[in-house]
Amino acid sequence: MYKISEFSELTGLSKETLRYYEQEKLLEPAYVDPSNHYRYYDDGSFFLAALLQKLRNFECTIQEMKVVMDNESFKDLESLLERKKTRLEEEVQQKQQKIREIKAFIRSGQEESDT
Amino acid sequence: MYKISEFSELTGLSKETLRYYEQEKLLEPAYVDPSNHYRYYDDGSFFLAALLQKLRNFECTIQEMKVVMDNESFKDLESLLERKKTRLEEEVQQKQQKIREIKAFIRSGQEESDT
DNA sequence: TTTGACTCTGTGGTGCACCCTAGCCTTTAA
DNA sequence: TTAAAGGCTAGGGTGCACCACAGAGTCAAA
Repeated sequence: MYKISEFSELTGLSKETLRYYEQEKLLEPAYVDPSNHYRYYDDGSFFLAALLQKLRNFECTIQEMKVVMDNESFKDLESLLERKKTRLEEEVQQKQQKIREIKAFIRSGQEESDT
Repeated sequence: MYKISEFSELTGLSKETLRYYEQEKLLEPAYVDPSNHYRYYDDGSFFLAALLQKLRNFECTIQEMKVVMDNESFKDLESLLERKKTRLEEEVQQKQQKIREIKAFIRSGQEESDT
């Protein structure tokens, strides 16, 4: 069982983020001491925290992650991953389009100074 | 000379955005009637508004655009465009990496259910 | 036992680029 | 002349995912 600071270092999630995730019912401590309200995390918490970090890196929102974490079976995980992959692919397309537009815009500015 | 609603339709920038851009000294009306404070825009404003929209589309921030608009010669424009192009290219790389990670993650989940 | 490090709760703040509302004044077309 | 449509300002609100702080309680090692 890890206290919040230790678990924070273990996972890379800040203490504030851990408390926020508890409040959002995304990741609840394995045990909360009723006498002093200290939070304690275990290896199961670590697994879940690692999953959450992966999903955040995939640009999932808190709300989206909640849906996944609410069904203990993770049955919504794969469809979320598919949606995020599609979204990322769209964003890549959009950004590549913008890059092309910037290149064209730079070229047009240079031609203008040629005249 | 266009009143704000007409200019808003012409450019696609909302009236609120136009007032906000004036406040930020990004795009000031060509003329403001001192008796009633009505804003009037002209074709020069239109050119600038089109530039601003292009830059916003390229993901420039208000602050970055201010730097460009403050030097009437647009001498900072090309370097801003180059920076934004580089930034977009980096973001494309990052998103492509995330896509690869999602694919691997999905595969790993499927293999798990094979065992 | 002391002391310093840790934890708790509750509340407010952050950044960005707007959007919205109320309450009032002005223009414009009928 | 009147009434609708449109303009103005000042100020507050939005969403997201946290971060920061005060003030109080608690733990752990010397």
